[in-house]
Amino acid sequence: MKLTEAEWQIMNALWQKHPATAREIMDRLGPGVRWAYTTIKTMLTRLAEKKAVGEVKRGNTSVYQPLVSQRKARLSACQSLLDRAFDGALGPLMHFLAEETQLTPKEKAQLTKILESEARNKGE
Amino acid sequence: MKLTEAEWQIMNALWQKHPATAREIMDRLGPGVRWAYTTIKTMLTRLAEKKAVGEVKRGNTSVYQPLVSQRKARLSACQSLLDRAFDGALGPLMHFLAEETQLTPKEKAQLTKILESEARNKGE
DNA sequence: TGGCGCCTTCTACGGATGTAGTAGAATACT
DNA sequence: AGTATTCTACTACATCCGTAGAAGGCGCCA
Repeated sequence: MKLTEAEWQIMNALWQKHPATAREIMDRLGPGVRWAYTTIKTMLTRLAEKKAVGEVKRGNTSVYQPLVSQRKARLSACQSLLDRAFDGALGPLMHFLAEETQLTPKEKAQLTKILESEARNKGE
Repeated sequence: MKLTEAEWQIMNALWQKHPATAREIMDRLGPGVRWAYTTIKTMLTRLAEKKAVGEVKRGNTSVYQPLVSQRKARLSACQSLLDRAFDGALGPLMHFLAEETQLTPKEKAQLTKILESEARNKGE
């Protein structure tokens, strides 16, 4: 499930709380996003065609809800980044991120913990 | 510097070894990528317009070379993923990757080391 | 009952992308 | 020199993406 830039905006708003109407989604979009109402409807229609959201009528009004979980969408986005930019190799990506960015100490601690617990789960 | 899917293919081939001609790039593209020679030229021309690659004529033939480093392109790709899918927060992305994927023990060890040494560099 | 406001569907349109054909110039083979 | 190959520049074109207007329908209230 590949989402475009604009579609992520919509989905992010929808994941926040759902089901939701187009108007609710509109209100949730950040101040940087000033789309006409019909723009949002167009997006939602396209997302519905793609089966990324479900659309149900309540009276005259459509109510939407995600059919793709945020987790799945994120996975697929990460996968895509991995494939194009890191030759599909996760290690180098993590490496890159860890090296190139500044994690807060807290984040580092968390990560370390995850790495440890993962190892334990898998019995390594 | 935003690269499209297809442009990444070209750039990856070019970063591998440069400068390079269109034909060399063509030969380097993986077996999954079967583009006409002119397609590659088109890409290269567009990349040159975007200043992502430089083009110099040697005789009749253009020789290309990256103007954007792989590192910069990767950074920008990561940033973009971060913004759309993780609300710009690096911590959660790392978290997600660490949780959702299976790193090899070796990768984990490496990562742990990076995290530690980073901490030390910054004197934390 | 006529307008106001909100909803919907349909249609549009410019720019980006993926993909490549054509024609003519340059080079190379024989 | 004549032909085959290879390159380049230009053009094409379908599809996708971002963005939205237009037109028509429904409920509500003065």
